[in-house]
Amino acid sequence: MATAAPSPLTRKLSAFVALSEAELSVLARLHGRRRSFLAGQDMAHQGQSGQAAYILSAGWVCSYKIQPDGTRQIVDFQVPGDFLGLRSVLLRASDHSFEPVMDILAAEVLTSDLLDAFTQTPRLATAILWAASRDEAMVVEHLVGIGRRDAEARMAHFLLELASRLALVGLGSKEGYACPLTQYHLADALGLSAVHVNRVLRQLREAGLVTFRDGQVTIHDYRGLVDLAEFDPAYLDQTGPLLR
Amino acid sequence: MATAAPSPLTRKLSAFVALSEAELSVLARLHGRRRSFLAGQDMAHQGQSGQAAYILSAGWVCSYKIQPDGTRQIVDFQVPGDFLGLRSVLLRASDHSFEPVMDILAAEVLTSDLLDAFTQTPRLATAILWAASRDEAMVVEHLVGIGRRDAEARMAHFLLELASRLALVGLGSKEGYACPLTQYHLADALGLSAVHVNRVLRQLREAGLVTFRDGQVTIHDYRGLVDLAEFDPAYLDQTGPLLR
DNA sequence: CGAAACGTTGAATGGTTTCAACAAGAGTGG
DNA sequence: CCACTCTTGTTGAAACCATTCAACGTTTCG
Repeated sequence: MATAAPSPLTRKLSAFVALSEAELSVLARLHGRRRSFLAGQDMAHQGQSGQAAYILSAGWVCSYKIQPDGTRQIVDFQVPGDFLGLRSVLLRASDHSFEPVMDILAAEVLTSDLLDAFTQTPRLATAILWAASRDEAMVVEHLVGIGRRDAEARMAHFLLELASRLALVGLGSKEGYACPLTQYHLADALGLSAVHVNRVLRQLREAGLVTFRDGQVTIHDYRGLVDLAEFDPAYLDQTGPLLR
Repeated sequence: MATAAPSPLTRKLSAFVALSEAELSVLARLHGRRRSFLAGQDMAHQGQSGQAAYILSAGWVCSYKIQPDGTRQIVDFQVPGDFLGLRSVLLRASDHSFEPVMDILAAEVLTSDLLDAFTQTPRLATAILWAASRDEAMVVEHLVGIGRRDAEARMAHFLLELASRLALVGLGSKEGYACPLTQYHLADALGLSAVHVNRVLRQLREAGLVTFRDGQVTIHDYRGLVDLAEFDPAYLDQTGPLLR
């Protein structure tokens, strides 16, 4: 049987752990129940307790929280290779919602399948917990950004983080990447108004740093962006395989 | 042997799980290695990989991240009954630092002890994971607050969250609590300047809602504060025992 | 064609920061 | 004991970053 192209999750975990044949096949089996969701239609509502998690294989999702006054704060974006609702499987009801930014493809993972995989292949468990821990570090970094960076640095940092994450699954590079987000998504993620997002993007463009246009992020001056954002990717922990 | 007063952690977990004698004794054994730390002296530095976690039994700690430009963002505070560095034990090196806000008392927990406790008493494991998950929900709520609430609501929300958390371990009530934080701590936690923190506290005081003074938070109008902050404690998940 | 979603820009407003100065208490050493 | 410093709290004025309101352009889609 011909080997299919590795899933984004496989690519991501392989950067952290050198996976054996057996582990790769367990991972492949986790991708069995494929489902698709439409852009803009919520996958899980605030407070709902579902027992399924998903592995995102194509498309982007955002996880967010709506406030009583109607404003929205996007906590994180999920890109291919990311888990969705992993926490609510292992622990308890998630208290935020998921919305596909575009039509997506995901593999449904039942709690039991996941636990089986964990007991069968402890190294795979380690790798998945690494990914979960990395997700959490990204939320913390997000908090730091909103609390202590001005709009320009915040935007620059955000775009750079996405570049790193996408490069890890082969969907972009230091030169740029495809990005389906609207300026409203950016506003809700960065704690800014959509109007100001527009202005900040213009500043970055006119400074010759990045262009965000037509669903494409083009990085003109990587070094300059890193300096502006004071971007230190240590928290992403993607320096190379840690387990052999 | 006379039963000592329950530790704050025991009080907290008991609100979530009705613990058996055996579970209580495992929990008590986890509190064996007592240590103390001095106010202002870092317990773990950014990027350091330590294999020990702590259970805080007295005093407050803050976990924070320093940026290249010297500004600090406090991610969370730990109060008695909270874990410290639990994540870095189970997963990998934490990437933020811990600093006691005052002199503290903590129990050191080795990875092996924790794993033993988990295998011996699965229900205790569930309870501890509940606490970890709750900590994470608090970080998310913190993110939402900084991103989408103005300074007044942010402060009100923060003070209310602390009231709830402290009440759970018997260190306060809806009327108020002892709070060792300086206005600089509040500023670094809420993403504000210390000067503005001072002004906001004055507004809240003059509106007859709360007084923050001399290490004491006094809530004059609980209902009014909740309304101002749009405080919905659902994310704290302390509605009562879930497991019997 | 009309509506809806997204992007763009200007002007006015306002929340927050910065700078500066001062007050009060705690700890220190002469 | 007193001067001294350090930390924390307090307040005013000016400057600034970001929001809000409003208007308009563009594209997509039914």
